[in-house]
Amino acid sequence: MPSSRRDADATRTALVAAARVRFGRTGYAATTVREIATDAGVDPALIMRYFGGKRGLYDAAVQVDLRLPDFTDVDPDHLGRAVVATFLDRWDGRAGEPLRVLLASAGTDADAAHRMRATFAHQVTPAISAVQAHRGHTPHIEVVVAVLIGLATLRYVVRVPEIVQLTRAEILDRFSPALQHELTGGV
Amino acid sequence: MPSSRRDADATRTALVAAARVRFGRTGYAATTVREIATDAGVDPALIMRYFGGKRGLYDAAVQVDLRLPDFTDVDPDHLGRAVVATFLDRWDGRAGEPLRVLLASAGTDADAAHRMRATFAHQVTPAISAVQAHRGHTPHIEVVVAVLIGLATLRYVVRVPEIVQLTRAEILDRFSPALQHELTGGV
DNA sequence: GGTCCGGGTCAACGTTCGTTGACATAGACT
DNA sequence: AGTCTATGTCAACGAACGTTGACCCGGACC
Repeated sequence: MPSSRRDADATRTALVAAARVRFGRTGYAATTVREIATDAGVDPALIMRYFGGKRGLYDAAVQVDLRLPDFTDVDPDHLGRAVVATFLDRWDGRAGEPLRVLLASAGTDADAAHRMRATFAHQVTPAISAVQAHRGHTPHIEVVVAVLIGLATLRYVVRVPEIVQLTRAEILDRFSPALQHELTGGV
Repeated sequence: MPSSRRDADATRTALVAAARVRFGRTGYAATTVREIATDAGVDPALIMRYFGGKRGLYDAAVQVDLRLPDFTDVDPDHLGRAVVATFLDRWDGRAGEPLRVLLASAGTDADAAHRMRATFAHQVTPAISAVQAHRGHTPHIEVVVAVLIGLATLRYVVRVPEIVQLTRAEILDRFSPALQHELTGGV
């Protein structure tokens, strides 16, 4: 059991949490280690001690494991809805903040873009590809991924009011049919 | 006719061009006025003279007028393809660089996100909304916009190799059916 | 050819950044 | 109680940033 007043683990956790908020809001370059340390109620020098520097903290802040399910198990008639539901779960769950950091800074940071590509290649694309070629219909993975990334960009990055205001149920109702059609050719 | 060796207009143009490349690649905060000036072959102080400062140059770099056509004229059976084609025209044409700057920095710059929302509200959404309610089918604008923004994010910001490599014709073939289905309910 | 001015140069400024290293202290152990 | 180590504090550093103001100069005009 760690002590309460001096706790390295708690400090690390507080720094990563504060970093995710700041990096997700203003990106890598425009965020200062002083801001993050102040938010975490901690001295800036501790970022060097525990993460080696600003980059190390950023690396820790964008660690994300999507743990996507196996969509081959899902009833083909509800595939679109299942994919959208899983997508929303990830963005609104524990993985949401690192994902926001990643997508927000992908445009201004080559390393973030690289991580994003790696996430697609190793996690997203394989999960979607598993449902290929159903009833003679071949879905285009690019289109499926585009819909999801577009939704994430509009809702979590650009924050278009009309799309931010949508409830989870409304998103499911509007986006699932399009994905269902693309994935299986049906409605 | 402006002189050749000392030409304020040419200097302004060169600065804006260089700024669009840099801002589009590394965003606002991580880009320095010294880099831009060097790229343009010009003294950094001229940015202050002609644009009032870094922000002024950024403002000039993101000025974009999409001049979207009236989609109500288009044959409903080819609406999806027309929308995608127009979209590609804009991104690969004159408006492409300012659009890239805007989308790339939307995640890290509140002002860029604001401009993006304004562009949607005043240009994109009205153009798409014009084709509402066809043959009893009501399209969801959010889905249409999500597909297009997702495609732009993947191709021009994150630069996923599989999507960057696609030719214009391939993109049209793969994305048009999805939009056609969403817009008119047909194939 | 002398004057004038738009256009361009240059060195320096005050700030703020990430980072460093010397120092303080709380709590566990002997 | 005294010691040791993990943890936290603090002042300061050098570098790089955006910006400024004083200074040049080419060429149009009289």
